Amino acid sequence: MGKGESTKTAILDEATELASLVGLGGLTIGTLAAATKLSKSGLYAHFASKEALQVQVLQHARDRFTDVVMRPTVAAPRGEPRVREFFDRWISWQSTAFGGGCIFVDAASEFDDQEGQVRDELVRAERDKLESLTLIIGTAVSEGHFREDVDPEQFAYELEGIVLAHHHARRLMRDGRAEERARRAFDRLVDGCRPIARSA
Amino acid sequence: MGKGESTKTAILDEATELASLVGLGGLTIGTLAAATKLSKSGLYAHFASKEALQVQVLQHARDRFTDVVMRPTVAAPRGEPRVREFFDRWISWQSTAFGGGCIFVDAASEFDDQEGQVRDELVRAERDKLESLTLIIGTAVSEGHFREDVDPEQFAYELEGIVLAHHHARRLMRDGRAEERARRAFDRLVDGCRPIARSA
DNA sequence: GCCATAAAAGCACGACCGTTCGGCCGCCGC
DNA sequence: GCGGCGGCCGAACGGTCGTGCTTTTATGGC
Repeated sequence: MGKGESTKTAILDEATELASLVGLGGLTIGTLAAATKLSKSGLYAHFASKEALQVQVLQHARDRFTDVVMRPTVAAPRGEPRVREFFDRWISWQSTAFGGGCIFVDAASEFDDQEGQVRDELVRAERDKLESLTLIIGTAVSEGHFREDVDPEQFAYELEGIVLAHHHARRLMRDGRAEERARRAFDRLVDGCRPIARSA
Repeated sequence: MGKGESTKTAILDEATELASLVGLGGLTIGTLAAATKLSKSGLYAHFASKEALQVQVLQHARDRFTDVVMRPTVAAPRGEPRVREFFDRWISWQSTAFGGGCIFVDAASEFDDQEGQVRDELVRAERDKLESLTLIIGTAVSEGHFREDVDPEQFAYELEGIVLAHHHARRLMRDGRAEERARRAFDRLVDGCRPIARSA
């Protein structure tokens, strides 16, 4: 890895951290340069524009998400355990991956009405995650861990809701029981999907 | 209502709309002045600082929330119907109250790490809403519509999750079935709370 | 150890930021 | 009908924004 490449990685690391505190839009070249001990122009030389920087920050975070959430998840046993693994890692990702809030959650509400490459990248990442999640849940159905009438997309929707509620309670309200509540909600969600030899 | 007061209301209306598009932090005096056809200084004269403006925008939106969600809700019959009314109005508030996203959701992730009056006001509003919601759910328990072992705070947490998932799916992903999914999730949540003469 | 090249710095730009201040205009009570 | 005053404006402040240049400094292959 050349010098330029390594500084760029360092920049993106710092940018991710900063963006989690002030938002992807609140991120400025000046403060980022100060944080990385570079001059504004020295830093800027690594990117074509601010928008390009923002997009690359998202991609950088996405790579990390793949490493610490997705990859270990698919290593877990198929079916419900894998769903559980995903949930566990997702929750802990939100708590530990950033100094501030999860940049995907933050950026989602910041850019949901602002057309552009940032929004596009955000949608791409979300669609990707949703697709993987749906697949994992579908497997839990085909393995017989979940009932046949469980709709994976609906399950994914509700799971995302729990994770968002967790983020909200934890970051804004500083609710110490946020994680415990999330786990309870998850258990309730899963329980409702188990085949209890009840109906057809 | 004096002249100054009416212009101030007009400013706050426009500011709410604008903030729902670009975020409360993305709101600038210049663009807001242009939108209201006032000069920067003429507009600024109504507020002590930008932070004060942001806080008052939140309070303004909170008043509207009280009018179109809270007040009609408490007019509904006690118990489950009232819970349902709250949910319905909350969902439709998110869809119709703003041109962009719900400013409370947007601002929550934008300011969750930025100490100050804006964050304080945000927490105050959320705590208020959560308290009312918990009360409403508690009533559904004491009315016998929900089981005795239903935890109102946990219910409120999960309900908030559904609403957040709805906002996310609708605004970022532009999922046309977002509302339908939210309703299904809500029904599942309520169903799980009904007394089915099952256990102790 | 030299030299081509990559990386970072220095400097400057136009635009816009939040904020202040002095002054103009039209509405009110007298 | 005149004086005072609230409401709004124009101009300007020091700063910071994103973005270009041109120059200096560091790096790595020979």
